[in-house]
Amino acid sequence: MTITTLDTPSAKPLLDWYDRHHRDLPWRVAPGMAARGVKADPYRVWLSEVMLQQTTVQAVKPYFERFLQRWPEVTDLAAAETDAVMAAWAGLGYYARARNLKKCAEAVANEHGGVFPDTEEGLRSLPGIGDYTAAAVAAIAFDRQAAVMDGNVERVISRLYAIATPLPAAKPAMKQKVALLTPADRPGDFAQAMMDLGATICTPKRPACSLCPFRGACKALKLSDPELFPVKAAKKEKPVRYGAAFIAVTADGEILLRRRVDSGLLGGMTEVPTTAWTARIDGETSAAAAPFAAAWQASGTVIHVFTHFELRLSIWRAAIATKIDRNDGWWEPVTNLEAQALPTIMKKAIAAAIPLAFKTSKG
DNA sequence: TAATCGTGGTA
DNA sequence: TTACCAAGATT
Repeated sequence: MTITTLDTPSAKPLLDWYDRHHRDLPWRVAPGMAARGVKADPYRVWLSEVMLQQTTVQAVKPYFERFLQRWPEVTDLAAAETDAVMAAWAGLGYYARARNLKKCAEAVANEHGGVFPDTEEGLRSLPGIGDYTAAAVAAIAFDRQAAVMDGNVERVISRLYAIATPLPAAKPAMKQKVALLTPADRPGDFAQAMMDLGATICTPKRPACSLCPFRGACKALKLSDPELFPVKAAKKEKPVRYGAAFIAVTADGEILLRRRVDSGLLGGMTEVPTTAWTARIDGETSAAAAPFAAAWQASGTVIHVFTHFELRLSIWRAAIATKIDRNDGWWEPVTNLEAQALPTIMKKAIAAAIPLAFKTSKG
């Protein structure tokens, strides 16, 4: 008997658990189908995996359905207008994902004959596909024995082996454990089972260990408290930045919009004119920083929390009698804002100035 | 390696 | 209310 066998639980109890308790999701096929020659559509798997990066299943579902309805095949997405893709992605966050999604679709359509590469290495070379997504698509869509490790799997593995090394330093060791656990038979189901286990049983808080197929093998459960794992490096404090946003409204109900540069925060997305977002309260939050002179009226403050800073945006509104010609933007009817590539912070800013701009406005 | 990059839900 | 975090990738 090898050390590997002594140290590595069987995947069988997990697959049995998955057969009974798997989540039904729009991009999935039923468990065990791969063995009968029925594989998930690589386009659907890839699209869902990119959308699910750092994003909840609940948030992804409606976006996934809309994308699939509008662009049923990867070649359809490749042929789409980038602005249309950005507008469809608006609200989902991490907008570089949308730009890379489009680039990836184009690469598949133009350089791979419209067919996704069926190996982890081939997938990994495409835009927006990193270690996790390459392994996930390879395993789920192509039945490859790839080691799939996301945040769920990290949590399960860290507990199963009581790994005391903090993340992200522990990742390579964890990946090795996943590779040893991943079976040659049903690797795609195994990957999805590990993620479902992490999402529903081996949760960050109050895990349901009594229902876990690994309860007999889990070192954290035996030696310590599973909730103490994974150990993570301390997080940095979020700084606060300040700025102002300007909503200019014409008599016939149009507002001034412009396009952000392709790189960086909210890259390529649509915005109302704003100042730079600086670390201190100063003149940049006042009407003096507006793109042009008008009777700017204070319309409150919008607070929005990004990944690495908090933004406090002073909102200014002005009624514009004569539409000023702008070469750095365009006038858009308020009735057509839903079709724009407006990130959530911009919808909040507009809603603060024009409460009825969006049906779903939370004021 | 560390910083950057959104948003909404939950306890 | 605050803190955490959810199927990470890129630079």
